[in-house]
Amino acid sequence: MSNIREVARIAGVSVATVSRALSHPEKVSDTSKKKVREAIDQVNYRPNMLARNFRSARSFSLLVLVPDISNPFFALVIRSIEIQAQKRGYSVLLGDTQDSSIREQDYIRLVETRLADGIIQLRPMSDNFHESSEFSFPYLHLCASASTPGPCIRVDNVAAFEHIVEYLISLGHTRIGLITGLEGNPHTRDRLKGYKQALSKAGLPYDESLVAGGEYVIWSGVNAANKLCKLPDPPTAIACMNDEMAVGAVQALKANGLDVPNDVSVTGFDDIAYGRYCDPPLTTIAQPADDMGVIALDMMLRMIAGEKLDKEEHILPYAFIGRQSTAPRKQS
Amino acid sequence: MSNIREVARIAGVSVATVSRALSHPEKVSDTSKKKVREAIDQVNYRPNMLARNFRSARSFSLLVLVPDISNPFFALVIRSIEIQAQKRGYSVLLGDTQDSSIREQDYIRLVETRLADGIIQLRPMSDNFHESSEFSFPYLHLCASASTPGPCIRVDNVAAFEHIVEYLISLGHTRIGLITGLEGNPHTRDRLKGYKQALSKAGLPYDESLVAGGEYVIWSGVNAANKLCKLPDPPTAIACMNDEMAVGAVQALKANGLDVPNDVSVTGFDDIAYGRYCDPPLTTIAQPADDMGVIALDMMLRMIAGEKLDKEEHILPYAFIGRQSTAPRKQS
DNA sequence: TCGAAAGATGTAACCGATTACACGCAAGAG
DNA sequence: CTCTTGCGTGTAATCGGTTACATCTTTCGA
Repeated sequence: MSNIREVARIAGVSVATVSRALSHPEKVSDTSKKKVREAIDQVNYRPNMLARNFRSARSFSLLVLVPDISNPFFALVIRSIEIQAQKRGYSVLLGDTQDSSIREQDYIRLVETRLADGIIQLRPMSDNFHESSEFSFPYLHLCASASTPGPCIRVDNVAAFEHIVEYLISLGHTRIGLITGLEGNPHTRDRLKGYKQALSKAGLPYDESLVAGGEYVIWSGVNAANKLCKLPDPPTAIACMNDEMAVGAVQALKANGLDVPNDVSVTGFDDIAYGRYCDPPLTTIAQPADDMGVIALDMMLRMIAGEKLDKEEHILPYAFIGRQSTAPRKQS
Repeated sequence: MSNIREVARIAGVSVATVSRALSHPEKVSDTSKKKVREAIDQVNYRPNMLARNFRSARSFSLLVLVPDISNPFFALVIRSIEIQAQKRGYSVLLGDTQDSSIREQDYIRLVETRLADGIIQLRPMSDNFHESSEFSFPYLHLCASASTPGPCIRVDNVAAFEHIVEYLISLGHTRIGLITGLEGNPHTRDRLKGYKQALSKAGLPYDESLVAGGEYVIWSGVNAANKLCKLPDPPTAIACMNDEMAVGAVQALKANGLDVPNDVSVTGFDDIAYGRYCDPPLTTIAQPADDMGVIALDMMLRMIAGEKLDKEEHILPYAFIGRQSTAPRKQS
């Protein structure tokens, strides 16, 4: 395999000139550049990036940590990150943590050993995850929560969830069920807070029996909805903390002989593609996945460049999407 | 940042001993290992993997190329690959090609520049993609087709699609629509072949007007189904080349006032999670995503080790999954 | 008791780039 | 004509590991 010395020999210039012709073309005369280019073509030279990265003490890759790649919302965000990273000469290392702090620690080691220049984490900081530790490397939280320390990008989950619950209230619903996500996940906490705020502003009581625990995946929505609709006085609307659980909930309600939205309204969160095509299409909250990637790369590259953005927070706008899974409360 | 020389100094041994203590512990005495361990703890040393990789001329990362990460079936396969890779000390570089050969070429350059040790590509070789070229590096195709040159892992798409169409025929359907994927994609070609074989074995004619072109994404299933159900003599069953298009098709048929499965049966392919929770749940073909990752890593590591597996093909079993989106043909 | 073999350790070359520094040369200022 | 400035180029040190080879010690059989 040819190296820079061979190219230099063939081009009749020094290795420094070859290196500069590739990395700092403006510092090299046109004649030299031409000679270098021809020599490169002749031996089909490709610079060894392992050597370059080693010398420059940078890996030019970013570790993207995600709790579950098969969550379609995360997939959208990752795609955006990946596109932006490639544009700026970075590679994306994928780390699926499966919500395991052991796997997460393993991945963080990648940065300590220089295999990644920084971490973009698509998850709110959970309470039990290295809460108070300070990180000495670029660490950015995407889809974070208000309690996230350090730089983060997020939507206002409290306000967004309050918004969608208020919408249900405006449809006349007074017994509104809630299907939560994983306990300990700050998104869960924020959205729960939004739920409570909406109830309280409307003068409705917070009834714990209307709250069922899920895990942000479809089947947990099924289980939770089954529980809720078997209550003695079941809710007439159910707000779910994400779209996947809402899809599961709709399925479970139908299986129990209930009509969505006429017997029970259901709402989601995230606006994944399937939400638009299920039956009925889901009323939900959309998060700007593409913008998240763009801003994430921007912040990450600034951090890698040495800029300190200790508490920089980007709070992006969310959008309410009304579809057919919600309807005014039936008068019984 | 501490390096191996500093650790050696503090431990009172040579750099070679430190290096061996980490990489070949069996070659070092227990006393030395203990001294090294203590020195490492003392200065919080982490080996610089960029240096190690550079020296060993390996990046210990694999490039996984996927046409679209937000396709839930690919997400499952990637997750499996990622788990297996981590187990064996490899990282996964994610490349979303978006079916663009330019992006694909850019990514292949990552291997030429040593930033990846091999490529696992989750796509059948399209006709227009570097068809005849020989690759000098480990290149493995997953979810490939019969026409893929070089090592690959796949299910028998022809037989699988023939199977599902035969099932529709066994339900009494004689006018069976087909929603295809992207033209030029060998999966599309293979599944079309299976469709034709099933018809021909049953003595049914191949009617081109029953074939509508899609692109393997939801909305294209909507469009195609709209076209099919507006035919003068519409099909009583529609086989879709993947689950996403089937989800879209079901939605479109319902919007046209048709009942699935009583007016029209619909089948998918891949067995994604949403297929089980849509209304009605999809009859489909399951591919063994987890096994694919296991076998892929196995083959890839053998290739990296220098083994030649020019034409090694792993053909994995598929499974027919009968659900409620299919029903016997209504007698009219 | 001696020699060979095995085991532990150290020295230093090496991987392939980047880049600080030195130098030569040409153009422009005084 | 000389001095300065700036551009283009080359030489060689450097990054932090790995490992071939040399050296020294210990063990064990003859």
